[in-house]
Order: sequence, then structure tokens, then C-alpha cells
Amino acid sequence: MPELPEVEIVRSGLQPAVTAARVTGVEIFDERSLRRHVPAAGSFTDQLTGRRILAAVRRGKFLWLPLDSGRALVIHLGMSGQVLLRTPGAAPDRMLRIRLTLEHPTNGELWVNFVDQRVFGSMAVDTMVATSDGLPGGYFGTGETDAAWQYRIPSQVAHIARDPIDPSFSSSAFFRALARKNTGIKRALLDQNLISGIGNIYADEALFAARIHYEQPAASLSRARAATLLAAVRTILERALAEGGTSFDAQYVNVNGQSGYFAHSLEAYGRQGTPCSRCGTLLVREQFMNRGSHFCPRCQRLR
DNA sequence: CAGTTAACCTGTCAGC
DNA sequence: TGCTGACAGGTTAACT
Repeated sequence: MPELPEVEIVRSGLQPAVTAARVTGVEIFDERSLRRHVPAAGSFTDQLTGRRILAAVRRGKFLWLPLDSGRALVIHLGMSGQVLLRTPGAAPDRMLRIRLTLEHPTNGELWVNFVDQRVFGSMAVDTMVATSDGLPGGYFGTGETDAAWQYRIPSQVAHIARDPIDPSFSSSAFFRALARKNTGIKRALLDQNLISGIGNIYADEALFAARIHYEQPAASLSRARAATLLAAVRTILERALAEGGTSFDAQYVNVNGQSGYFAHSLEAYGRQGTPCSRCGTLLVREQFMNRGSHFCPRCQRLR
């Protein structure tokens, strides 16, 4: 469930279930799902077993669970990852790659199933480093203490930019970065080092809402047009979040296996051949960066 | 150095 | 009913 709204749905579902729980078991069914684990400091199983989980944090599409060891369990869903909470003894999920058994002080035992069809996602235990700006590393919901983990970030996530719904996101820094980019605006929106959390669906939706062609040079956008685009990005991400994310099929679900409803609200993505909701022109799909770009050839002109 | 492409994977679906 | 090819929501290493 890969873009920001879908990952946040997973984070918010995980938070009450895993916070304060202890890891009592680790089962690895497919080693490829540990691709991002850094084995130098110990095996994945050894790093997790017996550790207590302190919170559930997210930046962009990256999720991590800070541990009482000072490290964190980093989760990335890739293109097809799911995190499903199950009652111990439940029938195994299809394409189950990793299972954690947790013991929660009040809720008892729980299975956390990491399911991933394409195996582009991963789980990893990583060291934490201080955030470069001294601000919180990511979004962790309510229940703020002033714990050390808040101001730290897994080392493999440190290069990821803040996302546009992070209160510490700097709009002016983003506009300045765009002005320096010698590439098309969609490529820039998808660059997680510039702004994080946006993927192919929400990039197309935001560009449609802001009436900008995906190949418009990033540096050519006026400050006003860039501000319009950023506002569109935020509006769309927040609406998608409120509707439980985008699901076309059972692939993209929350921790309880339920789908979101935002697919009904998509104006551009996957709508090639259907009329633009503003002008009636038929929407177009073009190949770009090995994926589809969906847009209105009339509303979104290159200029 | 920055920008762009190829590779990593499995499953589903349309067309023959 | 198979078989084949296109396609799928991401990231990063290795190109140019």
C-alpha cells in the first residue's frame, strides 16, 4: 500500500497494537524481505527478540518502530507490501514473508504478518541517528512524550526528505530546490530526496488539480504556480487519508485487511479515454519513467 | 556532479 | 484451456 496516505493508514493502525508490546517471536519465511537489514550488528531475529516497541513513526513512505535497544524496526511496503494484525493461530496469509509474535501488556498475544507479493518491500533492524535539523524524525500520532527516539531517525531513512504534511516541512526550501532542478516537475515530485510520500497516483492527481503538464520543467514554475501545486498535493493526500487510502483491489489494505475508498475520487489516474471533469477532453495516458502518466491534454499544457 | 535508466520480483488480466 | 506480453501504487545501484 505504497503512497503516503496508505502508509499512514498502516502506521495509525499499528500504533495502538504495538506500542509497549514486547517481541517474543520472529519467523522468516523469505530472506529476500530482509534485503535492507544491515547484518553487521547482529541477525534480524537476535536484534528483535525480547525488545520492547516504543512507538510507530512514519516519514514519507517509510515506517519504523523504535525499540528499547536504541535501534528501530524499519518497514517499507515497496509496491505490494502489507502489514496485517492477526490473532495467533489464524490461517497463514498468502505470500507471508515474515511474522512477528508480540506480547502486549494489556491486549495479550498478537501476530504481525508482513505480506508482500513482489518482494520490493522489506523489514530491517537499523541503527538510529540524530535528525539533521534537531526536529522530530517523523510523524508518530498522539501520546507525545519527549523521548529520545523522537529526534532520531533510522540511518537508512535519513536521506529521505520530510513529507508535505509534516509540520516541520519547509515550503520555501522545497520551492528553492525546485528552482534548482533541471528536470520535469513529475520527476521532481517523485524524488523522495526533495519531497517524500508522493507516488505515481498522487503525482498525477496533484498535477491534474494544479493544471500542470508532467514534463513542465521544474525550474520554470513561478513561485505562485509551485505554491498552487504544493497546496494541491496536500489537499489530495489529506482527502485520500480521510477516505482510507486508494485501493483498486484487495492488494492495498489496512492492518485489518480493509480497503480504502479514494479510488472513487481519482480524477486522472487510470482514467485515460474518459472525459476530463473540467473540460470534457478525453484524458490521455503516456509512458514516462517506465510507468503511466495520466493527464488532460487541454487543461495541462506544456508552457 | 546531476540526471536518467535498469534491475529487483510475482501476480493478474487481455488477447490470441 | 494455455500461452504470451503488458502492466502494477517504489527504491536504488549503475549508468551517461
